[in-house]
Amino acid sequence: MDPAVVGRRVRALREEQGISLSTLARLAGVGKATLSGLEHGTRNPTLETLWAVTAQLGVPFTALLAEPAAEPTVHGTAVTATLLEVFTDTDATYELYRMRVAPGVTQLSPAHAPGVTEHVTVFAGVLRTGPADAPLTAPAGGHLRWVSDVPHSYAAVGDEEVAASLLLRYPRR
Amino acid sequence: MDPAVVGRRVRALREEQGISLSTLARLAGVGKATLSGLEHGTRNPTLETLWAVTAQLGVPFTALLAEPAAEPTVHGTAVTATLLEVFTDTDATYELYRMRVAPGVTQLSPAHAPGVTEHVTVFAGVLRTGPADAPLTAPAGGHLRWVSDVPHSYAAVGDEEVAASLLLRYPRR
DNA sequence: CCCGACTGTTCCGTTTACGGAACGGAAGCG
DNA sequence: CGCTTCCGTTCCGTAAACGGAACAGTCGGG
Repeated sequence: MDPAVVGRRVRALREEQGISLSTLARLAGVGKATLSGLEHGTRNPTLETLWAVTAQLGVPFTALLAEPAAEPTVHGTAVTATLLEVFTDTDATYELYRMRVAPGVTQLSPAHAPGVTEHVTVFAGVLRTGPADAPLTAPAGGHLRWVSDVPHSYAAVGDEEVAASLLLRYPRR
Repeated sequence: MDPAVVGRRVRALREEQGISLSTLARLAGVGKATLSGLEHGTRNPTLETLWAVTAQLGVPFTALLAEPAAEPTVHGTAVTATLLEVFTDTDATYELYRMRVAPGVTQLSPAHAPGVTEHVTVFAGVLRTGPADAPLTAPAGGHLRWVSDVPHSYAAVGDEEVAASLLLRYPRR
């Protein structure tokens, strides 16, 4: 893997918080040269250095290393979904996705097996989704839930891309 | 964090696979001295070294780091949560966790910053959570949401462990 | 036995990541 | 215009992480 990726991640996180390189270096107890080289990917940081920096950023290690590329991703006309986790329980199997819905397009999805339900939590944007003949709308922070054994649709309301988490529940037959 | 913890984890993973230190070092392309020191916690490994070893073990980086996020969320006796993803957009930063709540114990969590909200979707079991003075209850498939700028509690109802996804929303200041 | 092949640890020279200091550049202020 | 105070990068001596080799210990076979 590429240390440059980690570096870019650190720089992005730092700038999100509006902290300067100098202050972050001081707070984390590392040299400015160290942090500079780390962000540029020209150094090969030690565990101790990474730990100090991520701790000061208030970010768990995983935030630096989450690699979506290897994860299975489903692309549709409007929807891009990446599978985060599969969870199996005595009653049902669950699939948790992160979903993005591009604006301006409506995507239709065929019916799933009987009893399958979908649960959506919207992060950003406004999402219209649900049974194709009676979709529901949820703004950022909202939550929707419907039985998806009928054809259903996904669409972003307005021109902002929608980000959401999608939980699919498949009851055990 | 303690490099000795990482070392023990690597050794445990290696022995699980029945691979000797020598062969793992050779396969990963690192020196035996390096791997030996890493497993003993007497060295401060670089990102490159950790990467090579974990890749050869077929283990994601996160497997080495038992305790991902002590920061924004406080986890303790009843709740164990693992961070799945961090998502930042113009209005807020989101953290998506998979959460497990052990039965028989109630865990209290201190108030977060003003405006922080929590969204929970229950996979399995029955969860009672929300503001400590007025918790809500959700069965499998249910969804809860509350503003977490007050102390709040988590508890499993009944004797079944609860599995859920937890979305934390931090509004941008 | 004794040998070969293996285990994991330790020694050691080379490479390099480390922090402190010095650097040029960009604001903000009198 | 100076002067100060930040910013991020570069230079550099030191500390240490690196891989290769040598080490003792263990097992199995001839």
